[in-house]
Amino acid sequence: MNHTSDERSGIDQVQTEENLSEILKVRREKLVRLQSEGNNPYEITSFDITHSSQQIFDYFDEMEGQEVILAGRIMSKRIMGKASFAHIQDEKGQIQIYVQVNELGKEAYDSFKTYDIGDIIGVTGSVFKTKKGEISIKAAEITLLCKSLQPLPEKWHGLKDPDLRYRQRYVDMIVNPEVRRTFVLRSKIIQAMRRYLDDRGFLEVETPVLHITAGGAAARPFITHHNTLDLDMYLRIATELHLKRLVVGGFERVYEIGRIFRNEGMSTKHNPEFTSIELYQAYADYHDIMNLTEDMISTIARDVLGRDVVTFQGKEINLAAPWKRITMIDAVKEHTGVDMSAVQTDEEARKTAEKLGLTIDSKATWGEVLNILFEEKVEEQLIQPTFIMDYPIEVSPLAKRKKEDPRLTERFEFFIYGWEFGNAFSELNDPIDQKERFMEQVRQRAEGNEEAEMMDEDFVNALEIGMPPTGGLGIGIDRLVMLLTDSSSIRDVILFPTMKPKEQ
RNA sequence: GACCCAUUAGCUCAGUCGGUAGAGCACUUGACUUUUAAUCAAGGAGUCCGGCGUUCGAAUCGCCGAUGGGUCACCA
Repeated sequence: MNHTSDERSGIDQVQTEENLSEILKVRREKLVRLQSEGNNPYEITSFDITHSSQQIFDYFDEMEGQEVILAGRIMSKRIMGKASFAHIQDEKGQIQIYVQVNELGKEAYDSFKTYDIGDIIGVTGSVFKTKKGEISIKAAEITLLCKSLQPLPEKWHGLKDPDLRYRQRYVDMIVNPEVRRTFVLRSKIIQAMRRYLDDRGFLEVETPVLHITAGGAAARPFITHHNTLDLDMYLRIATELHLKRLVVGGFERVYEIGRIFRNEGMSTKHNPEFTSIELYQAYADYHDIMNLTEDMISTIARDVLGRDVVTFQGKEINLAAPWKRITMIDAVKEHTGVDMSAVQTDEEARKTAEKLGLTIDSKATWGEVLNILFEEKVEEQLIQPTFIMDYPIEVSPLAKRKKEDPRLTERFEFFIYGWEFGNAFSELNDPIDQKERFMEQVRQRAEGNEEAEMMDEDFVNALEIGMPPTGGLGIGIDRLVMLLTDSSSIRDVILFPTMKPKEQ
């Protein structure tokens, strides 16, 4: 324990206590009184409960009249002289307690009256139903388990200020039940995903977060420093290159669910750290991965929500397989009338796009133009789950070329509600081609594209050892959770989203 | 990074034309033994986000800054 910092924080506390608002002073005085009477709640180390609130609701018929012990946070209080009602909240929900001076004795009842909303109490009592029909606990004994020194937000309007909700998620969770529901669902979604993959012979692995080269995606990395090695390192921007090394090593089905870090803009769809699932299956191609993707996601939805048709932001989304599959060229044709397969040269491609009102870099290639046309004219219209297949090679440095058209790759991304949810390909396993594509990325980097990939010599080395034909997939889990919980902001599905510290 | 909006009691919010800072919940005191947004009576509670300026006078007008939200850009 660090005495210096302890003393300092102690001094800070004394100083701030002089400035405490009345409401905070009252609670501290209550605590001091409890402590001086030998009832310091913070000295209590454990409390044995017999039931949760949920169990009492679920099994009321058998439990009526039975004695139970439960614990929770006081959420509301109605004192009516010699009898009181309160609601306490545990992990599963809220239950009413009925507290009478006759049952508790005067001394205990008087202390109960001084307890505040926010305090945590243990209640021993019997299960009953009130005159108005609410399942409740008639308290025989009440133990203060924790004193709350700050008032909770108002019971009726809750906590709305988004700044406070994200910074003090613990308060948000206490007063906004849907927050807890969302994060329980998040946990269940990831659990269902693991179950799905484990059942199909996938092995879950963990690969490094600290990277020497940040590869596997086009993104700006976070840089950190290892002191002993005196080495700048990157926080990973993808798990891809390590997972493929494992396929080289002989793990034929692997996946990793883990945190990814990208040093880029923030928005309702982007947090600097987010969670991805990447999986790799040897001897599979991107068609196999499409089958797996639509089956996995619709299965997760059914497991977790009990249905595969969901409502997201007012739109009904049908996740049931099969999903629409269309090539990027056909999708562009469908939405713009432009047939890029008939366009031969880069220049012709640029002119075609400009005719549609797009501003195109004078060096843009046919493939880059195709990708821009798709992103600008098609993407946001893909509301129902759609696989977009066959991406241009320029934007797909890790995917296998299509045999019948070397300008394209065996790659797909899938879109729901106009958002990209995942990315997959028949993985490039030609080490010579891979090295050339890294070189091209390095050239782009030299020209100032900070998101271009870095050369990863060891990954090329692994491919030289030999990787079987492999299909791979990456999905942004946070967005999947948004979809399945109907959350409009990624911050609503991340417990502690990245926040700028407040000044001072 | 750019633009727009917000910031007033612990929380949710009013605040007129620039003229003494308001409500509900929460809190304190009292009444009340089946209430449930309990009720009734009384009371306390403010760095009006911060700074500078305009003005006799600023929560209110102007400028600068902070944080958040939204849109765009970048991305998943």
